[in-house]
Amino acid sequence: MSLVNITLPDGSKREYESGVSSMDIAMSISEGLARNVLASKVNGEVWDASRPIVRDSDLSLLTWKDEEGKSTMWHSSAHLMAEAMEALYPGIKLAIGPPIDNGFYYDIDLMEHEVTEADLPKIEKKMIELARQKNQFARKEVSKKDALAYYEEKQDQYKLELINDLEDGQITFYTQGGFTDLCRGPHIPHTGFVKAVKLLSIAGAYWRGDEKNAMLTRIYGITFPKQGELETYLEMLEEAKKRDHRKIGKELELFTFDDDVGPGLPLWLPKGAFMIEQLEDLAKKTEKKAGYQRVKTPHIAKENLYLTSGHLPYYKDSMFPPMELDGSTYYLKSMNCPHHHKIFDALPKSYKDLPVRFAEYGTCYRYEKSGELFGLMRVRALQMNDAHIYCTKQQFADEFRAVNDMYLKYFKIFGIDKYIMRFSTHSPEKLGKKYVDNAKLWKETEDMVRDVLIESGIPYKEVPDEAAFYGPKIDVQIYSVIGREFTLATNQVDFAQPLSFDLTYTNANNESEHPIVIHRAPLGTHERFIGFLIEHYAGKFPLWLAPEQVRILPISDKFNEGCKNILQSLENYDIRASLDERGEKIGRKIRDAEMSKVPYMLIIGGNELDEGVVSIRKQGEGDQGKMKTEEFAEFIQQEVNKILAV
RNA sequence: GCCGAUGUAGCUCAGGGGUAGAGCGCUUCCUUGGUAAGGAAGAGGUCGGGGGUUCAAUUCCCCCCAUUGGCUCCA
Repeated sequence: MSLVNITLPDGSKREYESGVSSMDIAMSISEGLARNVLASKVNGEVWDASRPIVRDSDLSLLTWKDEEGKSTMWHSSAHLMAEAMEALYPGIKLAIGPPIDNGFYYDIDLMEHEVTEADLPKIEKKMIELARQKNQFARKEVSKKDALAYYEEKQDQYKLELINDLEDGQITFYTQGGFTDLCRGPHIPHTGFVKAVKLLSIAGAYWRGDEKNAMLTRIYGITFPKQGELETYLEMLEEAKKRDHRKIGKELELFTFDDDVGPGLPLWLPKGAFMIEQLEDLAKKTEKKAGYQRVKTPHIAKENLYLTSGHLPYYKDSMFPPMELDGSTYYLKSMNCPHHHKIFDALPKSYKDLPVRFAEYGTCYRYEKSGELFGLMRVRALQMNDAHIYCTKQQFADEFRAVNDMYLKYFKIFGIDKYIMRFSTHSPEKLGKKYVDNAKLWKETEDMVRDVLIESGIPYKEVPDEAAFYGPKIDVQIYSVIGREFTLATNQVDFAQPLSFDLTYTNANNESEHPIVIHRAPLGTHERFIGFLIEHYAGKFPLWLAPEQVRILPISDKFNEGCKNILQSLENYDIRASLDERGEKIGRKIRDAEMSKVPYMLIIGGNELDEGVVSIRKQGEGDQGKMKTEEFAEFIQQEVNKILAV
């Protein structure tokens, strides 16, 4: 029997007989370790712990602590659920059941069966029952012919389709208990590792993600090796729900929707509108410093504008339907850029005028499909932190870099430290269909963007075939604290529209040339950004953004008059303060202020009024001692300036 | 747009073939209280909309609208 050298992650080497399994190796190290091994990683590939190793290999043992261990467990859990489903609902057809970031799902054609959320506990129970049998996951290589025959028998057209796409010789089946599934693996040693099961939701999903295909039933679930971990996870979900911007937005009276106004059309209540204005002030100051000029444009335009821009041919479906007026066809604008181009074109430009930077918090309307609307995150009326930069090729790199710097500056102000820049490029074979047909310019601009990104050391991920129709783009993906991922901002390069609008400037040689346009919106839309901020801060907005910064709470309403003077002093410092004049006890006033997440409370009774001081209570933190009224006002002012001075 | 769920007072929700309830909020009165809910009384709903079944519908059935979990999409 030959020997194999196994190298462990710490660099140590051990010798075993060829054909040894990862599990055998784990056993040889410690029995406790072996009990926790879910799978292994052999030469970088995740394997079943039972699979024989026949040559010298690097090995790491995967447990629940490893991401790959978790996903192996969840993948196996999907099989376990499928086994339970087959037992409970005979005749169902299985499609695919992969692990995901938090758990797993399985897409199933239920045939004549009906399964609702009320049935999930029943399925969970069956899964636990099967898990307790500690059935081993057995791997078997099968020929394509046998694999097809197996699913012919079951009349499972989904699996047949999957197998038909596979090469003979790479097809494996896994069997646990009485259940066999087409699967690449790997799997956990046996079902007994699954100790806690929660099926989370049931939803429709198109076969292979294509809306032309049949709708299957998708069941999402998650499993854990310990009951306690499941409970912790469920508590976390509850916490996340509490941060949901829709819930907090209602509680804090920031925005609302109304049936008579329409879906996806948010109404901003005074406090929400105030926050919008704060953001706009920030953006206006920042953009002014960066050399932007503000412009204003109407909400509608004639058809021809969008034919020129290319929006109508490419994006008609997501524009509101047209209005016919005086023999012309008008559309609600879904982008500000065509209007801005017309402003660029209104006056002749010399190379000495460039770069030109037009900024506008323009309101746009997009017809998002009804099922895509989601709180403030996906709406049909939106106001973008929009601007368009018109520059020469030589200026492009500097301009593009300056835009990226502006993004980073905002991230600092808002404490956004988790983000990814996605650099979306075009697919050459889709030129003229999805993308403007100009291969040379695509290459040039994509190279320029890539160069700037590499040069400025910004981490990015390149995604092919995701570009805008007029040029490559950078999307900034951010994550709210509750793990919701979304695209905050886009930064796009556009060489196509300057051509289609025939935008020109006169260069130093007295020749006419087309500028490059950069579309950028670091703060995205007000709607999405405020939605994000609500979840990011859990409604506890920083002082500069909080609609109400200070609430004065008199110990009893006897002191209301005295408190009015304090209110006046704070207002003289431009502090947004209010006075709780209700005849309630102080405990009650504090509770209400805490719940409205007012950053500072001032508790005022006879003592404070006599001494000319205020007793300060900080939201979420409690008593902060006393200060002179003016001193407190200056402190608040400084706190606000500190954040915005970044 | 597709599959599923939900829609009852301003909010959170209970109820259920005989025209409706709780808590909070709101109004009024009492209380004047020192760091997270003082007490009492009162107002407030064509039970999302439209049809149908029924002696009778908020409740059962159908259609629509909206919200929502996903899928697809997001210039």
